[in-house]
Amino acid sequence: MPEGHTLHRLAGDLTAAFGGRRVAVSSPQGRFAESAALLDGEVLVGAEAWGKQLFVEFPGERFVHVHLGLIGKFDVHADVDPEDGVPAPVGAVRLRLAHDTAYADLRGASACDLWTSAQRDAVVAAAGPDPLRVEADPLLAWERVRRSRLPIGALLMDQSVLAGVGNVYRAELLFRHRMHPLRPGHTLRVGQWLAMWDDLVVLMTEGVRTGRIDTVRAEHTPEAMGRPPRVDDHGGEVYVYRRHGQPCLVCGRRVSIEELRGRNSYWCSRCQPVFRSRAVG
DNA sequence: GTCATATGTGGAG
DNA sequence: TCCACCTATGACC
Repeated sequence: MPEGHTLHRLAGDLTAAFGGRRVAVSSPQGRFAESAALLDGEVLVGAEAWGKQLFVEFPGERFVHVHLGLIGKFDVHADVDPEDGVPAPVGAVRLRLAHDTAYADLRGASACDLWTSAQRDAVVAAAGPDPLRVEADPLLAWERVRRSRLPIGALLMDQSVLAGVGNVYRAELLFRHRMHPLRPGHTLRVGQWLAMWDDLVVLMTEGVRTGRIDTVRAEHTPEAMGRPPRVDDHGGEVYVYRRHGQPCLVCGRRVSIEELRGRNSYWCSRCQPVFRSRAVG
């Protein structure tokens, strides 16, 4: 689940369900129990995301900092019938927020801590611009990209360069811009970067709306191509992510896979040719 | 039952 | 660069 769109969607859902209301805060699994006791019964101010970081604010400039990591989930149920009441927690629920008609359960997160505003500010300051935040400046990220010899596929995943992109958006963005994952950052032109950024804003905003990652253009949807829809745990329609060995939706060549700094990278070697500088070519 | 896997990150060596 | 960690799920014995 967790790339930036997931966290922004979550922030909205949490604010809608709990913002301005007194909430019961608990840690059925126990690892957040001490902090939960300090917040229990207080008013939840609201929730906000920055990249993949989530902050749930409580009075007194206190923030529950959540990072879902690879496997974390934060399920929000805002439709509880007050007659039935909130159900007993199932599994390892690290954090539960609840009132009469809603509850939210956090499981498997890599981080769940009670932070001061100073701690929150430090993390935000270290993060790159987030395409899902209106104030984000793509040129801030560009200053890092244009000076780097690292591959663009690595820079896109570096949360200090830009915040919120994960393995799916990386693969899909590079495909949509016909760019090889190993192309060095300093060989990009600013126009290419800004086009990629604008595309990210559109794709990720759509991801917040739908809760899934869809990146294929109208002409490549299952309906348009007469192919079966993707059946997958995250459900979105994509060009290359986890499609290695299958035919590229555009050219038919088998999609490639290779590890790039510990994460699988997927691309089409025909649609995303290896970059050659003009001096060499 | 065991094992591999997953949209991520941080620490040790 | 490898490894640990957080948890659930599906594949396979």
